[in-house]
Amino acid sequence: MTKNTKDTKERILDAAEDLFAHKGFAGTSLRSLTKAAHVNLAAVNYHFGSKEALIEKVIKRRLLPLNKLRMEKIEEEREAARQENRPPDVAAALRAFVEPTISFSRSAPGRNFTTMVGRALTESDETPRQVFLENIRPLFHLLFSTICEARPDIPAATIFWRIHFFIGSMVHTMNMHNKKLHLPEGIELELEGDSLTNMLISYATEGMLAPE
Amino acid sequence: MTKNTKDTKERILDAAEDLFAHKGFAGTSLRSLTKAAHVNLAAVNYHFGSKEALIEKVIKRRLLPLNKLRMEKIEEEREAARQENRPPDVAAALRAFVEPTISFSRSAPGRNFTTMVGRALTESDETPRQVFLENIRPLFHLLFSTICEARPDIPAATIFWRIHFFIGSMVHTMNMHNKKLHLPEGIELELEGDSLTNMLISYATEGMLAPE
DNA sequence: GACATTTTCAAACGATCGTTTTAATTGTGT
DNA sequence: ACACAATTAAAACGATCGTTTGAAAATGTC
Repeated sequence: MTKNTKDTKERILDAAEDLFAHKGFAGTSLRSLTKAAHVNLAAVNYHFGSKEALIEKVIKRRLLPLNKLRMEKIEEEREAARQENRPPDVAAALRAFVEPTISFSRSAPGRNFTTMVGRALTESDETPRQVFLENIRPLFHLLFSTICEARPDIPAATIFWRIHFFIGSMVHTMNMHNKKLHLPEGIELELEGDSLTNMLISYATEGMLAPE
Repeated sequence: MTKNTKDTKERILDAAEDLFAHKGFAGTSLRSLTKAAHVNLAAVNYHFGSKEALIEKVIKRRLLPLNKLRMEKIEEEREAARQENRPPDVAAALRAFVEPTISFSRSAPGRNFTTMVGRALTESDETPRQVFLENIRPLFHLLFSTICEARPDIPAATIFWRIHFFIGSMVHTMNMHNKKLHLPEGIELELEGDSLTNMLISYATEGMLAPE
């Protein structure tokens, strides 16, 4: 693979990430995409085979390392709990799930990725969501069984749904940052640092531990 | 307006509600829509002016009475609290917000509407979300100020975000019912009656009251 | 029953979509 | 420098989209 080719593929991936995030998957035409990437229209089909294959590549490029990191962090908490002979901590597990996502969404390469995931989970096209769900399944199962261990008194079905309540809060919150909202007086949309993350974690932790 | 015209418009609205819910707004072509409604292709533009105007009509037809009902229920709780000289109850307010939606989603006319709202909030097209948000603003503000009254010790900004966490859980949960998911062993997607509603409310109530 | 209005219908318009084709260009190994 | 492969480029393909048109059919009105 020559250097020039690599540049073209990366330019396509970068432009795709940006446009998919801000215009949606179906809402981004290959013509606008290749124009933004300064490559020829046919380059997408040449290098990736199809738009669908490009979507999969764009999602996986960021999602796989991110999920790997999140699973490692959850495993760290499990290991710490094991060594201290205590059940895993729910807040720590949730933090391991959400914090790498947030901090990644503030880094340069991941700035648009978080927004794109929100779209992948909610757009009408099945392809992006399918790619996302298939690659998040091991992570979801790890979080699920960790919280089940942390709270054996709560039925697994309840924990299952509460994790989805939590994921819904995450996705909705991440999506909100790209929409103009009518805010009540005195409410700031932009929050500095980790305050929004902490708000979400404390909210979800309490909810997760609620009596059934 | 003649009887036959009314039938045509209603057939279009019903088919639109069904298709918008299951295929998305952008994912539903006027050709498939008019075919499902057994009307001519040009009927949509004749009776509604454009696809965009149809989207607005479809959303408002269900959303306006539903939001009216939800506001009335919240006001009932506020009035009961006023008469008993106590602050409004958070769980009751959340229940007033979510329960009419759930029970409406189980009724015949609203079966697809809930799914459609989930799409409206998340699709890339701005129009459906804009219509939804504009018409839910008074309800959101009523819920917001009710919970602020219930818990004056919690900062308004925190309550604002927690309500959005709650709405995210709602939307995500409603969306999940239309997707095939990989469920852990022993977990049932279909829940009878109000158990899922109650799960969401107890989860959100605890989260809403979490120490800051 | 004749006229006017409303509604339905088939057909076509212009635009855009993802993809394919074919030729020109660039890079590589000998 | 040459042959060959990889890449880029321009053009077109077939399909589908929302919308418009103009005539036919249905309906309402006097």
